[in-house]
Amino acid sequence: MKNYEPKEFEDKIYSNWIKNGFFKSRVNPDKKPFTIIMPPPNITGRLHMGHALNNTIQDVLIRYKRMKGYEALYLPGTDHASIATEVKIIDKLIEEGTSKEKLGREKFLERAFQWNDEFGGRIIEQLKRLGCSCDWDKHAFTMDEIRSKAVKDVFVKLYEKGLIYQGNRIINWCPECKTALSDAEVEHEPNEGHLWHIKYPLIDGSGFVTVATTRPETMLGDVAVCVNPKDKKYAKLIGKELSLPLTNRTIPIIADNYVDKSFGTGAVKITPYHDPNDFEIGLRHNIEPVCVMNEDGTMSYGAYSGMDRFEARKRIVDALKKQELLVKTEKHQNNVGTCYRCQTIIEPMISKQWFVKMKPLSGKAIESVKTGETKFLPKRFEKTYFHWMENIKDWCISRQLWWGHRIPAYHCTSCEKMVVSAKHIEKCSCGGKVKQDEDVLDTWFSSALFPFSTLGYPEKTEELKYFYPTDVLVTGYDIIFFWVARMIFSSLEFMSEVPFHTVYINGLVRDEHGKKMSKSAGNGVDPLELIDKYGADTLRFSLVNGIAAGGDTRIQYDKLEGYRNFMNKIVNASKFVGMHSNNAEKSIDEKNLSIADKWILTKLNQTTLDITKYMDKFDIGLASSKLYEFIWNDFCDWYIELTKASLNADVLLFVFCSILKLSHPFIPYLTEELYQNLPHNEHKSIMISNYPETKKSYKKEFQGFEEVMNLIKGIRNLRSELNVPNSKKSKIYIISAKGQEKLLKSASPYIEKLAQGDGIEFSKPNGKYSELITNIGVVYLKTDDLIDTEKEKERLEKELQAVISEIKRAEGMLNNVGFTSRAPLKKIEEEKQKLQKYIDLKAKIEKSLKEL
RNA sequence: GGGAGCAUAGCUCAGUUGGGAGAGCAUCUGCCUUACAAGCAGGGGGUCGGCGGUUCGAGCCCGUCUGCUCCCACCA
Repeated sequence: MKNYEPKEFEDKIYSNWIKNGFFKSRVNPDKKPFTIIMPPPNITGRLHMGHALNNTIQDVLIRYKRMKGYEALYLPGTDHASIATEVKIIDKLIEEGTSKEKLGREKFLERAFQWNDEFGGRIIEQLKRLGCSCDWDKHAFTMDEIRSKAVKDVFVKLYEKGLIYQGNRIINWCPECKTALSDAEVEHEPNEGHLWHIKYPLIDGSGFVTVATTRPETMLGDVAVCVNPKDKKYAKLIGKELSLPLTNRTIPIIADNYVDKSFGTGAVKITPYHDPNDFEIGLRHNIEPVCVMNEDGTMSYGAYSGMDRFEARKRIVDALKKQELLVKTEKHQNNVGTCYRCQTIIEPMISKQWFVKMKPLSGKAIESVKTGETKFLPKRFEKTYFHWMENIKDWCISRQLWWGHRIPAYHCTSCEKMVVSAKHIEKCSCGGKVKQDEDVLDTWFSSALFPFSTLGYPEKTEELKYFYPTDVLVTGYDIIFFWVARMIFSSLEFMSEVPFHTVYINGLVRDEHGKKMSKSAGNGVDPLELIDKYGADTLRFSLVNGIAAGGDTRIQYDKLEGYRNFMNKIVNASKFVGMHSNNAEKSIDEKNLSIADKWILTKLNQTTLDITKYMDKFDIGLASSKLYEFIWNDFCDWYIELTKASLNADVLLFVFCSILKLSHPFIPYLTEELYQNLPHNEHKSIMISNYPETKKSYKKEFQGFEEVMNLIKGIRNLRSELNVPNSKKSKIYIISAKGQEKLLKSASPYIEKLAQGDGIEFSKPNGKYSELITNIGVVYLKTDDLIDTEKEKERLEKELQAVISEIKRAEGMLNNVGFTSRAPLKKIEEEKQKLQKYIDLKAKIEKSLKEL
């Protein structure tokens, strides 16, 4: 491979991993488990950037833990996505000139399973290209047999505990999907609407009460007008009756604290059937609701029957205008609820639905996060979680759909009893025939069980015992309510233990301009295209490098190019290492280590330590930046160059192998490809090799060599200032500072090589020269007579000024009594040392200036 | 209405417990140096959004203001 060509090896390597079963996990008492359950993508979907980010993070963690010696399980899955999939299938049926109803329930379900066969696997194939090391044999689908069993089991148990009930309650109704929705499934969008002020005549003819409404069509269902009991304006009217316009009904004026005196007219029309607040008021005042709307969003009352709700709104306003009952129309901004799947404006309606009682479940769920059994990363999302959990209302779980888990409740047609049963039943205990409830469960009901249903619940499997609770859940903040919260309370209820210890919240993937990627904006980027163009490793690296939990990340092409270049850099480093490594694998002989070797080994240790520390905190963004820095700056720019002066092939190979291993979680394909081609591969695959451990460090040599590097940089800088072309080598003269002779001597081959030296002499040159003053010695470069002493003076003068200002800074601090009396001793000592160093430097520079 | 987040180099963003402002990209200069021009070496560039406070010391802590994001919420 001349350059980085990911297409040449990615597919080959992935199928090799599969063939060798490296992704598989088993119950293994000798190892500690580390478990991640993948947030199951919808079977409607294709891989998008969000999935790419989410799964890269998980795969990085899993590969790291696997190399660290854990029994790592990355369990993949897919979600039947009840409503989302059903909407898609219906669209397709319409295209085909048929419909859900024409097909009938059974045939429709066949179609849905077909859909799953066709598209459910697609996203899985796409995840494989990303390099995800999932245990594919354990794939779980929310509608498969085991998961269906878990759903029924949980439903029945909750019902038996009295935590599931059926009731006539006000719910969110989507007239397009024709189903109930939970509160979480309703999105609120600002809407430029109107506030219509309408006069309702008092039946005694003594005047009017004016009400304000944003939905005039609902007035047909009004059952009262409500005012605040403390509102003096209306005090006398409470108890009187009004004639409801456009109908022949009379309605009472009632009083309730709910009404805000200062908003609108202070009088509110009450429509219990079609408004959640009014529903509550209706209950409190014991008034029978009136239904005026059908399930499809058309009206069902009087002359307006069959008319679309928005058409009816116009007609009603017109009619009121004609009757001179419309006082005024104001512009009014409010929020309207829309269906999260089809964006249709929802209608609150009273309906018989199934609910989960939330209060008994939320308490423990709040507690488990409060006590830190489950931690959110970053922590701030715990507030979001608490706020939602503390204000939670009962969860409407029934949906008037066909694609989903059918509710395991059976109504007896003869004795009218209801039986809830995990097993399918045909007959009631009375002998009568039963009919199963027509509705299916909210799609999130089954995903809520995923942490344990994926491991075999309700059976008490060995897997469940070993892998549960899982370790970290990686997901976006958009589904904290939908999913994370519900997994927590479900798991606590059925496993008596939290589902995971850490919730890693990943941010959004934004487009180049920082905009949220969305279907409607059409700014989505296809991860597969990026993989084709840049390679999976490049995409992975650019998604996670530098990210912090909860932080958004952007897709930028120059960034992708930069990381592709990084991959290429690794390829080239590998070529260099390969050129200098023979097949003999040797352990490193400490006696043969040069100062440069000791420097890189120490640096490698520090880097390993840092990366391990970050990885253990799940801070993969910092871990990868550390890695990038080490590979490019320390290994490639310095160490490889240093080996050109003096080579220790064992160290070179060892450090490079360590680099590949450290990089593997982030860059799985390339590291495997290069590892296979090195003579030093002690394992069949880098995947199952051991993650680098820290070894012996050489602190003293390390510090000394850092000074040498500064000296080399100083010479390069000086040469550049003197406009010496890179190709022109020059003799380097050095006068060591006291005690640095040995260091400089041992480092001189490196100095010569890396600073374009033509030999090194430990003396001061005759004739004209330019000099560099460092902590470990003074360097002289001979210059021809063209360099005038004035310029040289200027240069030294500048340096002197810089040193003087440093001295001032340090002295200022040390002369400050506040500092010396309060700052930690260590800090004071540090400053003293710095000051001494600068004073020494100053003296040297001054001496040189004098001599000039 | 409630809550959260962000403002640091031209751009995108890092900055762990307060102790001399960082990276990548872009830009400028010089280099085809035998791993790599998808590269190498060097340079320039910042009152860390404004104001006030705590502290010996603030990008970091507290208050406040301004400007953007986002989430939640039943004001008809």
